[in-house]
Amino acid sequence: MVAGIVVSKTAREVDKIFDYKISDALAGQVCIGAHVLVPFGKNNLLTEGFVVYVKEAAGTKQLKEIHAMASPNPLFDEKGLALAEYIRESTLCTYIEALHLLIPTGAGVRLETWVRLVGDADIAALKGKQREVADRIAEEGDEIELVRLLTCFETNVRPVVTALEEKGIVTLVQVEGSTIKEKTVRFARLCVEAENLYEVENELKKRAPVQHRMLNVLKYNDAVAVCDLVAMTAASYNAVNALKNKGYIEFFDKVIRRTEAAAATKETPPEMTEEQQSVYDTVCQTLDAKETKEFLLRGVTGSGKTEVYMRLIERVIARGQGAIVLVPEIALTPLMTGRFTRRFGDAVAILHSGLSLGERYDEWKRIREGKVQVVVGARSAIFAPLSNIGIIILDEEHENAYKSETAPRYHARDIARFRAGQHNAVCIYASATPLVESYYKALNGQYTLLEMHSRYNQSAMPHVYIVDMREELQNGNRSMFSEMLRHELVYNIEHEEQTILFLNRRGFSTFVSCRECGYVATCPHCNISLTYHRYTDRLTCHYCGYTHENYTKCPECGSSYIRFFGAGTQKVEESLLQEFEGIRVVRMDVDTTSTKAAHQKLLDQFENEKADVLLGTQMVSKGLDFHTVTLVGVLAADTALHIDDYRSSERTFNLITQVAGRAGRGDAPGRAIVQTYSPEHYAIVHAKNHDYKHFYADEIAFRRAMRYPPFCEIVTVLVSGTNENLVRRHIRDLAKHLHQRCDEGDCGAVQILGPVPSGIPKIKDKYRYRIVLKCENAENMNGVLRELIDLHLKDVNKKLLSLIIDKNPSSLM
DNA sequence: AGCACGCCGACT
DNA sequence: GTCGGCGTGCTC
Repeated sequence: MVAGIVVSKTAREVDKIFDYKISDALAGQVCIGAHVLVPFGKNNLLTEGFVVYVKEAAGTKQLKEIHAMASPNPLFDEKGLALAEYIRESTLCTYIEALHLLIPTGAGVRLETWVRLVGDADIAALKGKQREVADRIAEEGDEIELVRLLTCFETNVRPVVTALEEKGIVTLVQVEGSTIKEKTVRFARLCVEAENLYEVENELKKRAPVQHRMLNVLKYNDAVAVCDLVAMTAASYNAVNALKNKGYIEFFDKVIRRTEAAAATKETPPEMTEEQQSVYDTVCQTLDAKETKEFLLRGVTGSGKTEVYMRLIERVIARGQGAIVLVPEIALTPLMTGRFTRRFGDAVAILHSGLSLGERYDEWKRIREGKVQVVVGARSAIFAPLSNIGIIILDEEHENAYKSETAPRYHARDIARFRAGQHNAVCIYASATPLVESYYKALNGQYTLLEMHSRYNQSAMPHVYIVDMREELQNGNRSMFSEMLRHELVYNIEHEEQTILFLNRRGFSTFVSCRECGYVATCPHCNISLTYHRYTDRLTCHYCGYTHENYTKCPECGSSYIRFFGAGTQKVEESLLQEFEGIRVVRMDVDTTSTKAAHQKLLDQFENEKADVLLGTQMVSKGLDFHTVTLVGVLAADTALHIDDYRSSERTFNLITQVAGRAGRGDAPGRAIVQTYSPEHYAIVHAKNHDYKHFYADEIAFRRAMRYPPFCEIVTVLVSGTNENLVRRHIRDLAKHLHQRCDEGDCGAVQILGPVPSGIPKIKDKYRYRIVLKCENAENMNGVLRELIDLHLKDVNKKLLSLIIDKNPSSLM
């Protein structure tokens, strides 16, 4: 028997299936999805691999043999394999990249190669490099890990090691390194005899009060976690280490249970409203028919979508099937996950980013073993190894987070559709503000449209006020707060009501606009904001490469108040403190929230300490649910409006709708103030009126006119490297090839824009150039795009250049 | 990616 | 001669 195996190497050059013989001993275990160790390459070093087919031996080719199993059980089945093939094909990634999505990181063995000196080796007889290497190994105690040995020398001594091996001086041994470790916590315990304790205490009392306190804690507890010990005594790790060095305490590692079982407090589900019931009934019909169908659920914020999800999932579970629920950023949805755990208890697995590798693996196993019916998580949860899926739900389907920004660049919606097809399952894509692409598909019958219009608790939508910042300027107000916002802010401070101020930093300072009349410099060919380039002092279009010299005067009104846009949250905070006496501000942005804990801490601070204002970027716009917030201010709606992307109007509309939705979710009605230089822009006007349908109508007209998605699909080809000339030459070669092949006509209608410098033209000294393809159907492009990858691999300078192909990218930066 | 092989210049 | 640097091509 022969097995086709994908080896665990990321290089494109080995993105092939290699055949290996299956020994009789392994015959029973080697099947699709089997995780094996195989000898690979000239040196036959063991390498991990995954079996993708098993067939009868054929042909005369001399094959190597599978060495051993790397994990006892297969890690994926035929459906998983088909999914991996689909991902490889559609995202142009390698087999192994695709397979890695399906299997938990760190499953099975980790291999280490050790170099060992042979017992009676005559090192003294060696000379030169061989002697040096042998001496080094001897110093290490006759044994050293290969990678460590190699790093000991400045030159590559790998050939020397091989020579030593041939002479019989050393042997190479591969051992199984540590696999996933149990999660352990370091504990400390006393190791002073009871009779000596008093003496030790006295000694410490005088000179080391902290250590003394620690000793005291340990006196009354058998063992204390070191981190707790430090926290309890308000000390540092130095003190613990000092105690250990003096020999008074010792450390040991204790295995702690990784995942706490959720408490299933089965609550009685609330009655569904008529609207909820109707959506539920419609989906149930499809569920019961075991049909594959995609629904688009447009439900306004607060319309009770989560309850509908849970009811549908109950139905699915009752039929012996499972469910996947995707949320954009699991850390920001504690309310929702909480409801799922309470309703489904142990049957739900919450895959959040805080899980350690080990915990992730545990959950993966629970799911595969059928102990879990409901999986809730972010993008990657779409790969949960459920064997029988009944329903897949993408909540907030318009979110960018569903598109992977690293290879494989998949979109969770596509994976959902594929898996639903495999399982005859139902997909629900839900949002208050669906992507226009999705709504278009719904109106065209590709998706079935479901709508929920009324808010669950009948609370009113917040009132949205638009403030024209041009008028503010004319009235002599040059501050970043309009008169109206200032007035309402003061009102809120006086009445101890809370406020969220939102500042969008996306596309910060790249577009040029006139503060007098609101004019924004746009490309005459693409209707997209031009981007300012500091190097050249020119404005450039990132789609087609059109450039224009920078303006010193507004071409519309002649004002000299034409400039880049934007201010950072720090600047806003300063202004707040300056202009509003005694205001308490909590600032939340990338600078202040490097960790998850910091994020939560700021939110708690805002909630508990009753700060007046929560000031932040993107992250304040979603998920949070403070009942005390009655005012939301959007400081500069335009920053999202004029980034150089065809989606900017849509993002602005979504953003304002969402941010405004943060206000007044309690009893008090909310108000939202949106400051803008383009109050007449349809994204802003319709957001003010909470009018998705009219926004959609305007936006789809724009997309149709300019031939943007859904009227085409976008593929970007990006080349980067430190040598700008090489990068330019390479991308020109790729463009040439694209033009040639597209002229031949087998890719459908394709428009090739560029190459031009990418949105961020240089990152970490690497120049970035990009081609944007507008094509009828991105699937048709797969062949040509593969050819680009092949061209890239053949290029003599491939090591100096990197190529990234992204289909339907979420942003064009 | 690794690794070996082969070619070339520099050094003892 | 030999060592080491670097380009090229292969991995069942």
